[in-house]
Amino acid sequence: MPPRSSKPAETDPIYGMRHSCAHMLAQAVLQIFPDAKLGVGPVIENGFYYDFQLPRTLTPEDMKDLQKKMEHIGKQGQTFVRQEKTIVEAKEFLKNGGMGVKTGTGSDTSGVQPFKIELVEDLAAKGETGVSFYENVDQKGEVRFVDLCRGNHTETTGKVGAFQLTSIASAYWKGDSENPSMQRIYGVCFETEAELKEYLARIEEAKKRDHKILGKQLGLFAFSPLVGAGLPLFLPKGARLKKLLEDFITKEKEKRGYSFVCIPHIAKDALYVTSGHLGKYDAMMPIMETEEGGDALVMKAMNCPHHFELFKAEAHSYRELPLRYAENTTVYRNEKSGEVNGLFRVRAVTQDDTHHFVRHDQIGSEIDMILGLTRVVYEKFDFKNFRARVSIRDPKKPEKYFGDDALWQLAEKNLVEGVQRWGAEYFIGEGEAAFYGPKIDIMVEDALGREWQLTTVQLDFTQPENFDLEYTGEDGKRQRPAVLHVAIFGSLERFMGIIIEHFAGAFPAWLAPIQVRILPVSDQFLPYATEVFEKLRAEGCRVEIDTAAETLGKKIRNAEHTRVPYMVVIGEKETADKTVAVRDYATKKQETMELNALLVLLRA
RNA sequence: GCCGCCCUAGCUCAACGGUAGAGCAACUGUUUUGUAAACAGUAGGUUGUCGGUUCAAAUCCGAUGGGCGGCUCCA
Repeated sequence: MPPRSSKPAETDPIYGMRHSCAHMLAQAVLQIFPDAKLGVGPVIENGFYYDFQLPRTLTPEDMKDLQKKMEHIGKQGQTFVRQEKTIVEAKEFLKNGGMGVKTGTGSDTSGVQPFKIELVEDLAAKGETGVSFYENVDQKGEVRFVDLCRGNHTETTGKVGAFQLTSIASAYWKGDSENPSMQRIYGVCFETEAELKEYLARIEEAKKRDHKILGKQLGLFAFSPLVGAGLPLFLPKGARLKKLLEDFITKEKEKRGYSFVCIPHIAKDALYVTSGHLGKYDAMMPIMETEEGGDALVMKAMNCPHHFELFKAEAHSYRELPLRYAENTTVYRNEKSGEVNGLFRVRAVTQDDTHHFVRHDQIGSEIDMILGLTRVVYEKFDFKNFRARVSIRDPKKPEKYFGDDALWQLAEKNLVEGVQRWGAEYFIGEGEAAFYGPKIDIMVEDALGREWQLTTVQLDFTQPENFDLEYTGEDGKRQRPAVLHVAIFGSLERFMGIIIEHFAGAFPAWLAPIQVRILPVSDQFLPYATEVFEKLRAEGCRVEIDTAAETLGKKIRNAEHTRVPYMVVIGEKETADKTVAVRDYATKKQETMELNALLVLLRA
């Protein structure tokens, strides 16, 4: 779950609180495991973590115990005292159990701290001559714990606000899988108990909205071990939801002059040699069985090369541009097993992909059109806050990128100016560019305040060269177009996962797989209920009827669980008056109306 | 891919070395129901899979598939 990346500044008081919590956690861990080897314990968004190498795996009981010990350390009100040491002193200190916890009865030590020594050596290599430590001194003046630390702490352990250990995970030392694996303990920390409670409630709410659970409850999709990980199977309601999304975006694009095309899902590997993808990303492109002497075929992991070949199939005039080849189509990527996650990360990714072939003088206006479209789309889904990241080259690693420098500079300038005209908040992501060009990614905030990357707009001067794309200019000469790779939803699967959680499964009527459920009070009223059902269906409404021999109360309960936007109750009164009693899921209010009035509601 | 945890009926869970069980859902019958659960019955499992330990394995061990939390990666 990508949270809005807003790690607090070091000068922020909450930074000191979270950092102090990390030290208290380390002290608590050393009380249980005197031989623990300590890694790093930084401040993160919402809290802190600390990495340890321990003699055994931590259990949930350990977490409770550690939480209690931390609370006890808090009550002791230990003072944080800064100490400066030279590199040599620091290493000596860390070799001799200097960090150890004094229990008051003896001189327990934490032994040698190899990871901390490595950190000191890294600092020395950077030219530091000294490092700082923070001691925890209790009220009797005893040093209970010492940690290598750059600082910013609370005055005492009693002033760290409200904290809660949340989870245990594993992480590699310095994030490198060649390095030893450590156990990471996560915690959250806020200034007040109320903020902590609110945060934990939000996490609880997010769990309830988990699209994997809702997807099962609402009958949207399923996974099969036999089909494979990361390969969702869409049930009728999920398939309908997916189609509604595709139809919506297709219609919006057609209104803006996009041309829809259609390509096969496999291609010769030579296609990806030309595009430059094969050498760089072939691990992601499963190669199919080939016949003797035949061509090697690969599943497509992106659509651009196919669309480029489509562009080349015809001669193009400058008058035709911008030409926008759009398609909702699936690409196949061999994501690592540990990466697949519900609909958020799948191996068969349906994209609402578009390749815009534009003249260089049209880049700005095309970006304006695309960003304008994104705004319409986000508003339709009730996403209120969004911001853009402009991803440019890492200036230190020019070899990572194809294409000449002048074109890159032009491309980066075009994108920055585009988001400036768009007017929403934006920031620059250095080193985040694709190998063929810079891009704009747009992040939206959902109903729970979580941020998700959706739309991507990638400007590309490189691939048109590789594929020798051209059009005839006004002057009759051959010109090279630029290409914009754009997906508004990005991955349809991922977008479905996001909106399932955003709406908590209660979709607006225009998007709901089933819009209306008809509930006859008893089967006496089936004839009129069936008449209403058939009329609504004939009008194109997505409607179902509950003919079960159950009480109305039970039918309403069942309908509530499906989160259908409207229930229509039909009994004696409605049959006599030829009306429908419409119960609104969102308001739980009921209103009796003519059938036509219901149709108006559904088309709103 | 790596580290850790998890996998029992369609779903949610129990049993935790000694005969696999409940609720919901499904099905059958009775009830004909007016705003969040009518009543009774029936059926449903080689405990993800394979192998091992044991007189005996859902339970212990190993492998494998899938899931979850992280790490790493993300054209």
